[in-house]
Amino acid sequence: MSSTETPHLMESLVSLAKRRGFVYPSSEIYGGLNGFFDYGPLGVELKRNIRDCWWRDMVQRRDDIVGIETSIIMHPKVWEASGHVAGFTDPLVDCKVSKQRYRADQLFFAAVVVDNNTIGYVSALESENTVGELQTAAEQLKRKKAVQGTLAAVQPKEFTEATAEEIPLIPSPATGEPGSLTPPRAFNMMFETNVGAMRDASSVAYLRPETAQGMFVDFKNVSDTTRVKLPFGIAQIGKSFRNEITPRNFIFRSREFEQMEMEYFIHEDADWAQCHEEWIVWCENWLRSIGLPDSHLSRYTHPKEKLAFYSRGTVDIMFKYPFGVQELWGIAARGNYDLTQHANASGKPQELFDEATKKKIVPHVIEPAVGVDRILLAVLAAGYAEEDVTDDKGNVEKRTVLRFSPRIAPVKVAILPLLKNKEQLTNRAKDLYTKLRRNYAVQYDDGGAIGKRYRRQDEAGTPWCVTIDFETIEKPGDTFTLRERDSMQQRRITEAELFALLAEHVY
RNA sequence: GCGGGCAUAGUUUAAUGGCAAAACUCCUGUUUUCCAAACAGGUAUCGUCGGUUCGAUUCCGUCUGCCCGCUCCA
Repeated sequence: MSSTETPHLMESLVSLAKRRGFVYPSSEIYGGLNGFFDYGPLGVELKRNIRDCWWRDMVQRRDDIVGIETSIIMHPKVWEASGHVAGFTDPLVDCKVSKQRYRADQLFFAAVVVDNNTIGYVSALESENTVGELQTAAEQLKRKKAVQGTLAAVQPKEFTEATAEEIPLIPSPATGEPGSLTPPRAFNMMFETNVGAMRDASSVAYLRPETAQGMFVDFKNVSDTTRVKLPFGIAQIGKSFRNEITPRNFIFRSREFEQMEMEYFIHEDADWAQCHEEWIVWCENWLRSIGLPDSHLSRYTHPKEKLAFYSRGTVDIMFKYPFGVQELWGIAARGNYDLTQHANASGKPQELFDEATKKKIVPHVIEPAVGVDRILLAVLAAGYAEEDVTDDKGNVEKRTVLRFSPRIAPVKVAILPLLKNKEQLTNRAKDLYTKLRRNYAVQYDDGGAIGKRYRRQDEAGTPWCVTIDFETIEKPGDTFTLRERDSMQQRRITEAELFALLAEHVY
């Protein structure tokens, strides 16, 4: 699924992100903290714009979706009911010799018993014929040790059931020799904390590993207090936390990240497959609207046999990152698993009254879930370009540019007086700057040569530069030079036309 | 968590067991009529802690972080 290509692009991105103030490593003066990042002045604007675009399109511009914001720390029983306490825990076993790692629940062992004497142990990985493999291995061990007697049928056990005395005697599947396997260790990906003054088992709480449970837990509150009718959605943007074993690929997989999730509730008799498809298309269109090109987008349909137990179908919208094609947006049809789980665990029915059939129903749900940080990395990667630019004298120079959509660009327009020591120019420029910044994120820059300032804005991804020049103050019409980022073309524009241009492209 | 590589200015990279260099960026000033102009000036306890040494950025170890491969990613 993943392919390595242009490895230097990732390094250029990380370096540009640092240099221009998009993303810094967290706590860098103390050596950094693996899996955590800070957003700098440009990065925070970009991230906020991505979030705001999503919220406007998903919530404010639709009749059928409402927003909520739930707490990061929820009742621990939420995560028991959702399956995260059990499901997020994978007991793992390492072989210290072969460096292989196994899931303890997929590794089986058995005592080799001859005439009621245990002569050793055998092990095998879970397969279609685990018992047969163990039996064969047991017979080989009996021959190898030249033991006479009757071999008993093997009794396979999961490695999770191995006692401390047995573990050193069980052979590693990789080497066939005992003594190299570690005891199973649990890796639960949820961060734990304690609520209240007492630090004991009863005070344990978790930082949420997803925002979705907030929508399920508040489902009755929302449906009881607002006028929503099926089908309707509840959306939320917020931080989630996963104690990933291996954070990797910059901000792609981090331990603290921000999710934008929406739970779309539909009637249990509704055509979930069609609704699922409609949401996939909606998500793809939304990604295009913030400037991600079709060439980098694709779909991955999870094969039926690999679906999580609660899922009826999951499609991931994939993005071609510099380090390979990876999941960007997951759209899952979850049935009514979550509401049913919470109804059972809390004892509070999670039902709606259906006027048509006069029956109570538990809605099913379609869930588009996406990470803000992954989108941000995608727009950085897709927008990044190094171009050769030839000047008047025929010299070729490199131009670094971030082609952000005006919708999400951190700075929409830069206001540049052609020269900083001519008051007529700077006064008009400051006047325009003051007017524009009431509505838009704009920057005023009078430092250095004009070409340098253009390039500086290119690296920040600013779509337009407006230069106040001598034509502005000497000729009638009060026009400025509008310089366009991608084409580097220039044309004259009036103040009114500039506002119209922004209104059209920044929405 | 395992194995391999790496760590020098904001960035990219040099050199060196004895005062740490360059380019670009950034900041200040002069100048400048449209695509990284010029001039002057400024910006580093060489990732951390420890060891060897008269002396360590350099050699050795520890930790942390980054990259690659495993593993993991309900």
